[in-house]
Amino acid sequence: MTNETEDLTSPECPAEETLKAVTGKWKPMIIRLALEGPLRFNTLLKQLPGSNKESVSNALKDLEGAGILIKNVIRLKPLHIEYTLSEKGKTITPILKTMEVLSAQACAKL
Amino acid sequence: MTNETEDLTSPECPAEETLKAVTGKWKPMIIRLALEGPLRFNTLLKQLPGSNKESVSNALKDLEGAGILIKNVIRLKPLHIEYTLSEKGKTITPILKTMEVLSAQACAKL
DNA sequence: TATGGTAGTCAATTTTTTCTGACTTATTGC
DNA sequence: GCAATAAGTCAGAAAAAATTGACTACCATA
Repeated sequence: MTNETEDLTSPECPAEETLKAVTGKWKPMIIRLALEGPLRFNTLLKQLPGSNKESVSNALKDLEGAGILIKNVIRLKPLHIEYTLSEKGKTITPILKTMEVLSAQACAKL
Repeated sequence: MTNETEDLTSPECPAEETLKAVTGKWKPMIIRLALEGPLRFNTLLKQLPGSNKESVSNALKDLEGAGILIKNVIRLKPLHIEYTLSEKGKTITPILKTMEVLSAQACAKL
């Protein structure tokens, strides 16, 4: 079955899509932190020293848009919002893990 | 044996080092093309439509500096320069390959 | 000596990304 | 009703990355 839909907006489509989802000043760290458990906005800001609301907010939106994080509103006493890694997000983490190993090798040489 | 060298310039060092080596508008494509064989400057420019000398030059320098590409001067008739993937470069390519699979999945959904 | 190919560099500009600080909305506690 | 906490948004400024066009250096051939 051939694909009939004309996909005018499609990129050249190599690793671009995934790379876009992972690049940005704060996204890799956010994914790493998401691996350890659900994220909350203000906590996250404190976990990312030097970051700022706007950038973290945008990164979260991008990661949510890319289907890597899932946003859930928790209707509890204080009412808060949690970001958790999706299944797709989990498939990306081995990539980051491999990168960490390569990075560690690079850092060891400094 | 503990590491005695004070490493003031070291980054936080997760996947950052590798990510930096791979990010930029042209670097992933350059690595992909390097997989297929040695690269030459002007040819590369033509293989990367929309690119420009300066950016490609900088990308090559970064990739060389990161130890991903190796620059060799070929002293022949026209005299040219070849960039080939290093062993380290080859260890990075499975990462890009995995990303391609994930990207393809993402593109398939568009 | 001029022309062409290869591999760039450099300064200035444009575009993109990130940062800052002020402001907003929703809910709870006093 | 008033302040506080949580989770943001928005406009403008600053910083970083990419683009442009002109220029350089090397070698070879006509």
